[in-house]
Amino acid sequence: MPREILFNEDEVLKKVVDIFWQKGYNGTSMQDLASVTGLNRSSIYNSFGSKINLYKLALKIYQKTTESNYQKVLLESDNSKAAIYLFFDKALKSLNNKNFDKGCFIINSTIEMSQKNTSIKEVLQDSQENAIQFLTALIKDAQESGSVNKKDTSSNYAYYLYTSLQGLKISAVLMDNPLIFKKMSHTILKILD
Amino acid sequence: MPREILFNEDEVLKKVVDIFWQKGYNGTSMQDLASVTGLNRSSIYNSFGSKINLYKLALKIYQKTTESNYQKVLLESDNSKAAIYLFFDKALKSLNNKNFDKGCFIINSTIEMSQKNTSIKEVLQDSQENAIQFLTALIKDAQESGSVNKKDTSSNYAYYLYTSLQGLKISAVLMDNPLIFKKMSHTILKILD
DNA sequence: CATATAATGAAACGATTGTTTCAATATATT
DNA sequence: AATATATTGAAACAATCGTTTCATTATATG
Repeated sequence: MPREILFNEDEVLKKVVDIFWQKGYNGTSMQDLASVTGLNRSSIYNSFGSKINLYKLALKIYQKTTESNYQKVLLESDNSKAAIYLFFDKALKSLNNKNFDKGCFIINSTIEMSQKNTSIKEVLQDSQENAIQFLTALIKDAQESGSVNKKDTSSNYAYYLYTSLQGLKISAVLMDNPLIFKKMSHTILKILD
Repeated sequence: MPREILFNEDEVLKKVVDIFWQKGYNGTSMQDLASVTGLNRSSIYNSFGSKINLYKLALKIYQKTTESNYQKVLLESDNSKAAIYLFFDKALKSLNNKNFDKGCFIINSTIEMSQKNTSIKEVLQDSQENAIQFLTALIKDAQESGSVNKKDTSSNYAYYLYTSLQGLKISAVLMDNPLIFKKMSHTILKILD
């Protein structure tokens, strides 16, 4: 019957994420997408519908890997407080990573697209809520085991940590002093003790 | 001799800031700029050179008003610690402002343009350094008068406050619960006591 | 091997991009 | 009033935008 799809969709989408991440939605042309994926423009439309749809797919794929990283953090840490620290540590590491000058894809997308496309906004809000839920669960557990104080609710602490991390990610675009980020991260987390 | 320029350059630039703020650099066309300013395209080129140059001018104008707001904060508060709180308070107010769904122009510009244009990056880094210097001076003074603790340096606290504020501004794009932001702000500032 | 069907490549679509050109217009000076 | 000069509006520039079309190519099935 029909010819099978030759390209690996996941690999293509990974490249698509990279280029949208680097150049943004408006800054990325269909020609860019064709060049970077090796696909013909018509193949892209055949397989993914439109530029905006491809962007949504890329965003969802990225979000999926982000969430799988949550599980990694849980697996790699002995207890909830350690998981919180590891979560921040990993975030800092990717901040100091030299290819991070692209910023955070979710943040970039929030700024460029959330007010222009309702369904993208929903994906981004989902992403935000997932992160905060992840942190809330960790903090709640850590509070119950006594490793995080109970001066505030787990939810409030989670919002605070999430927002602080967003700030670190933004500041990192124009600053590249790893020591300062280590210090800030320490200051942010100290409030849990 | 020559005909005089009829339009008010400052007023035009204010409109230019708004449209770049709302749509970003790539999302704003010369037609958009002509429509919003009421100027002909040729007049824009005559007066401002190019799109990217107009963007730079808009960014500098915006940065100037931001810095004048620093002075306002100083004038409106009795002491340095009050100034820090007022600074955050004003930021929160503009976050809850309904027209804030554009995000922060400086942050938007950082994400879209800082890696693509060196001179824009310099303007943005200047902006960042100015904000941190402003905060450092306030904290230092507050520490000397005993209203802010000395557990950490004024510089470290300033970086921390600046980054936290960036985080608040990003989070606000997708969240609109003023109470949560008041709470987060309180949590962030508590560390100074 | 023939057939059905999907991926492919190339070309073209109209629309819009940023920018330039230039004649027409308007005004401060002589 | 005449002159000089900058602004203005309209048109055009080539380039690129996202998207569509369609004949060609390739392959899994019968």
